[in-house]
Amino acid sequence: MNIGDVAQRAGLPAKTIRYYEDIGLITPLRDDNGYRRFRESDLHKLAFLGRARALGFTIEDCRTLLALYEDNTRASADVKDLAQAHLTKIEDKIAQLQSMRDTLSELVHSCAGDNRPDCPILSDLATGEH
Amino acid sequence: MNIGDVAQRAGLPAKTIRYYEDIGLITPLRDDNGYRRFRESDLHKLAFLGRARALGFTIEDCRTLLALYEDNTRASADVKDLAQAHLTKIEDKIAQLQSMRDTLSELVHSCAGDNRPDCPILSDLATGEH
DNA sequence: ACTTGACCTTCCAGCGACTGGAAGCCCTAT
DNA sequence: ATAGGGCTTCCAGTCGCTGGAAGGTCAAGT
Repeated sequence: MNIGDVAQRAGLPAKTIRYYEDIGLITPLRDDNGYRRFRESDLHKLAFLGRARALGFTIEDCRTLLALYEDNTRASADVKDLAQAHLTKIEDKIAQLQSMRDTLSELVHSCAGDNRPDCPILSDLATGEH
Repeated sequence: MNIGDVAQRAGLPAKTIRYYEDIGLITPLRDDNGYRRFRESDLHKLAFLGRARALGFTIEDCRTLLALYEDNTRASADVKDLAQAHLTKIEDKIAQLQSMRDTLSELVHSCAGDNRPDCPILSDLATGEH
């Protein structure tokens, strides 16, 4: 398979796949013409990476997850710990965004949104008080 | 005021304040020795920026918000539209993170987390199926 | 045989919003 | 005179790509 096929099948841009090779996540073979030649195992890894990235794992997490995946002597606890740590980070991020949303939502609702200059949003930003 | 004082009072790192000058958000004066000299109005702007950034507005949004703040002929609708658009982005982001969280949470709970290698988290990443 | 166009290659730069660090000047206190 | 702290500029790095330039390769059509 060439990079275009793999990109299609893995659902990742070709640029991303080249980047993943650059940083050592995959090591496809090369044809005589210099084109990358991907094995099924490469495609499999890329799909794995795509799903892990879609769950928000960092590239370094993905590297670790791939290593664990390929290590038949792994302890599932190691995977779980990694995932749990990531889950906690996501939950923190959600809480932070929800706090922003609550404040913003309040401000937006309190603003008339007309032609006049008076604006509680700007007042709040200016003074930190409502 | 020197940069250290302003950093303390605005609750922003000195580095960030220099960066804000670089990109033209503020233009403090200079003393003969080359040190930045901040007026009250600079401090006020920095506090404004700090609050806007804390609500997740981008730097370019902040630039626009500052301009609106200083324009006494603004229409509050312009501010509201900007804030509403930002609010929508935050809500999208929250939804995306919640989706990740739900999937991850399920996976984490289904993993024994012991010494054995069997791991539903890795199985899911490998196959995309549960 | 030649050309077109799609595909592939590498390399370099840029995104956003800082952050760290190096090298060096300035000011105050001892 | 020296030590320290604060200030300056400039450059590089963060994260995970993404865009674009310049050029090689291949298969199909004329």
